[in-house]
Amino acid sequence: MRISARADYAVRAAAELAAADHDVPVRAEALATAQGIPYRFLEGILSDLRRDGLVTSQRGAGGGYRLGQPAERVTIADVIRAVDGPLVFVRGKRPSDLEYQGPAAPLLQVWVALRANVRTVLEQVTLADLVTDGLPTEIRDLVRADDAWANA
Amino acid sequence: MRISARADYAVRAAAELAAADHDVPVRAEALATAQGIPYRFLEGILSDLRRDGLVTSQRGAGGGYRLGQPAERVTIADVIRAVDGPLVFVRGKRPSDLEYQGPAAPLLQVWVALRANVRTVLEQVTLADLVTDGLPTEIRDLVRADDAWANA
DNA sequence: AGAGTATCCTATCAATCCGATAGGAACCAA
DNA sequence: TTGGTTCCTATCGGATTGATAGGATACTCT
Repeated sequence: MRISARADYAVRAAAELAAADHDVPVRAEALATAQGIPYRFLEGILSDLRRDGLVTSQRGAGGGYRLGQPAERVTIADVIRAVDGPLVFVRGKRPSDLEYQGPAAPLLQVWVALRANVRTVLEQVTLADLVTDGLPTEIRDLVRADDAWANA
Repeated sequence: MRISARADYAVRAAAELAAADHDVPVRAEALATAQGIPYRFLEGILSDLRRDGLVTSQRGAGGGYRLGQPAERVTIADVIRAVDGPLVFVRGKRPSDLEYQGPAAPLLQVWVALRANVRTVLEQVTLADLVTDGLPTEIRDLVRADDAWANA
């Protein structure tokens, strides 16, 4: 269960765009230096985000990138799906495409439940939540529970 | 967020062992054919499980593998960690080792919340739950919620 | 028109991981 | 001693990952 560098970079770049003034485009290099992301690598990521309409771009002098939708309506799941495809997949397949035999049969439901729980986090947090540091209370509760777990 | 083939195979083999009579060892090849797993590949996986004490092995004629602990006490998270390491990591690092700048700062909490929610699923389901098809009600609720989502 | 700027496209690259395979050594039971 | 089975090490092709490079395309401003 790993979050790829692409996904991590994409969310951070999107957060940077959400925090910027929407009237002026931000250059890819400005995003790269602000978040410590390799410039050329980020270009490919922004291309993915543009394909899904999450950002818009403008070429030429004074050009750059802007958020394509209101920050309140873009979730982290949207960003990750744009660069990495489906949120959760098992052995390269979607859970619904799997078949299990014998005592492993109920495992399919476990993967489905896992995906559901992943979605409750990633589809609930928006870019606006990030830039205003206003995460939903459900998320904050999960973080607190985890801290308690780590110190036990 | 992908579940590797190693993890999937490991859980299925462990489930097969949990379903078997604990008195007689099961050969790796029997596990492989029962679950459709490449035999040689499975051997390496079983070696990982043995290192963590999840299975015990016996060489020679009449040998094979047995569960190293009661099926009620082995969670899916235990199995996955044995073959893949930490459950959730971002860009190859644990969330606690990450540092985010500017508007991306709250992202760290999102990853922590995500990990917490992953744990609630994978640390709750045991091998015994799988073989008896007796998943916890919390898991069943998540599956139902996901079905509703898929049909919407 | 032209100069400058920035995205955009394609190609490449090394490293790593992944899934899978092979040979043979170690070990065990009968 | 014989046959069965785990166990160790090494290798392999292919895909993915993270990153880099060159140059084509498009836009703005002078």
